[in-house]
Amino acid sequence: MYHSSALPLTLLSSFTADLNSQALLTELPTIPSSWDCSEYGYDVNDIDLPFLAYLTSPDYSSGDSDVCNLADSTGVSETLPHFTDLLATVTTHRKNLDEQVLQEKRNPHTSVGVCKEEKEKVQEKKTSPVTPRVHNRRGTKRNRTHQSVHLWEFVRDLLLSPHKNQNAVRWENRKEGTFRVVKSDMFAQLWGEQKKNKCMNYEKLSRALRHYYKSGILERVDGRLTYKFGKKAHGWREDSPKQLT
DNA sequence: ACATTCTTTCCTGATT
DNA sequence: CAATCAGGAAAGAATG
Repeated sequence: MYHSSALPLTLLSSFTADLNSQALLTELPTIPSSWDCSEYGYDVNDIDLPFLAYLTSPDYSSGDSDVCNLADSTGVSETLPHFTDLLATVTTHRKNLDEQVLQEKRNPHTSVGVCKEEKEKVQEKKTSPVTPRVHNRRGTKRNRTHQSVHLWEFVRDLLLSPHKNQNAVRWENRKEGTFRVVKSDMFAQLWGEQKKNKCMNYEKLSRALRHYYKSGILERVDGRLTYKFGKKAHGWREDSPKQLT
């Protein structure tokens, strides 16, 4: 298992400034096949993939300060100005692997014939105590690990996952990051389900969204029921992995 | 235990 | 008139 303090940077050093998430993701599907040798199935002989393997392993959590700090200290952040976007991209992709590929690789029979809800419950029980997360250093915003999904991330994932969306929200202008709430009641209901809060409604939800204006995660736009992702929001752009899945 | 951040709840008033 | 927007205020939840 790779800890951040021992992260090899061979792959990072081969990154180029024009590497985008799409290109990165074309490499990712090759990773799970080598996840058989160590605790998380990571093949230590595959020297070109340790960094990605770490990012896609259960140890990595979005916004991991150690990874970011390492990227800063080694100059990778300068080489890749969109480094944090790449992290977000890989993290989202990793979630899919966690849910599907990884589970099936370890226990090929457990996911057969189990309904989705049951599967998620079993998954939660199995993974949470067994897969320790890297604990971040205290002090900075960046260090927060997201065990619970933030509202804006939930909205972003809805937009990127039509099968979950139920037509509650849709892109208004994908390139600009503007989106429109189509069914406000459904939108609030979905968020309420996420937070296990039956009392959620669009009025409360929209208040929470308006709080994001100040932090730059969302920006105000004209028009009712219309919002726009701000500079602090990431992972919603065209090369997001959700578009590929 | 405490500080910080994020979210919820409630509210008043304005706008569509 | 109903739905929505804009924020203030305060409390609760999550997290380090």
